[in-house]
Amino acid sequence: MAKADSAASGRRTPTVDELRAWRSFIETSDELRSVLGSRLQAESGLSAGDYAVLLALSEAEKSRLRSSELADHIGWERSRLSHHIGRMERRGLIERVECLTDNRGAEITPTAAGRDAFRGASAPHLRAIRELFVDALTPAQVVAAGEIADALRAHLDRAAQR
Amino acid sequence: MAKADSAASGRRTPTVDELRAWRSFIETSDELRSVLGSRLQAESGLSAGDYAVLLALSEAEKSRLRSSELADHIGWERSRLSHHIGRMERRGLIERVECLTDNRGAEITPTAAGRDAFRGASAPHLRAIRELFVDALTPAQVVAAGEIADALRAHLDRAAQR
DNA sequence: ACCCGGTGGTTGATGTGTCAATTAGACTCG
DNA sequence: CGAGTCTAATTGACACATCAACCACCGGGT
Repeated sequence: MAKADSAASGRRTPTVDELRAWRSFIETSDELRSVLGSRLQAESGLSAGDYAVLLALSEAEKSRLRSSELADHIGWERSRLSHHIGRMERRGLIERVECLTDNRGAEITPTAAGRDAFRGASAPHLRAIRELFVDALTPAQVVAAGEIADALRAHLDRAAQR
Repeated sequence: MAKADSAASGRRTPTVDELRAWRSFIETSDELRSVLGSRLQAESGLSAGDYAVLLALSEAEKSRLRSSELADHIGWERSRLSHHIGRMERRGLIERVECLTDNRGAEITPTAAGRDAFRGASAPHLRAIRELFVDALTPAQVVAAGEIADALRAHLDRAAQR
């Protein structure tokens, strides 16, 4: 009954091929992140987290954001951001400024050094993305990768709601 | 010259669309890993790392491996494995055994509790992979995802060699 | 005015990953 | 054998993520 079994819709565990695709997908994306991260670090002294923070700030009005808005922008938990901001502040990349309209609040803004580091990191980072992602794939594959990711995300959000 | 520019082969930074695909790809794969990881943790008390270690051991001859063979199997650095093994040992999931043929060496083997935890974790984990990855995609997309990952990996390895 | 629930943000504990340095046994060659 | 070298594995220091308290302030109701 093996044949009927593998064709049945109620099957619960992935096939060998599906599993291979899964492993390849998840392991490679991980490796890619890590290679890109260490390149960024080597070239600019910024971690991927630092870059994300500085990118969000650079896109903000007046280069400053409330801590929780920043957290929303980059999709981090408050606590994670708070710890990270602390480390970045110690390194002189950003500053915490008290918020005038809410005494609880903090506004985050990059220092001159932070802005410089981000400007220096940006172009090489984008080039690395091109080299390691875009250039590795056919144009159709790049599109497909985006669609696959979108489908996964949509499914994930649907699953999370339930 | 904007048109000629964007068509030139020497272009160094990704287009907006390419960048969107990249961000979607990398962020989604990350989120997927994290959701799957917390499910595993919730259902079995094992982290993704624990699972990888126990899986490799379960596939080994006699359920035991030299520390560095284990590291190779799962693609970790020695040091990372050593730290992780220490934590797993403290939790009673595995044991370190001295190696007879090489006094420097350690062999790693799961405890009864470790084997139980792995057995209990395995089926739900595979089901979760099916639910969150396989079921989110068309069969063609699953294949494409595997091919994209393979292409990225191949390109990455080639880049690393240089 | 006062209490109280909600919110913005921080903190500490713990688990995890990386790098560089270290320890200790194995191996080789004169 | 003995010095130099290679290798297996561990260690310590640090960056990072997550979780569960926690503190201080806001704002609304009475």
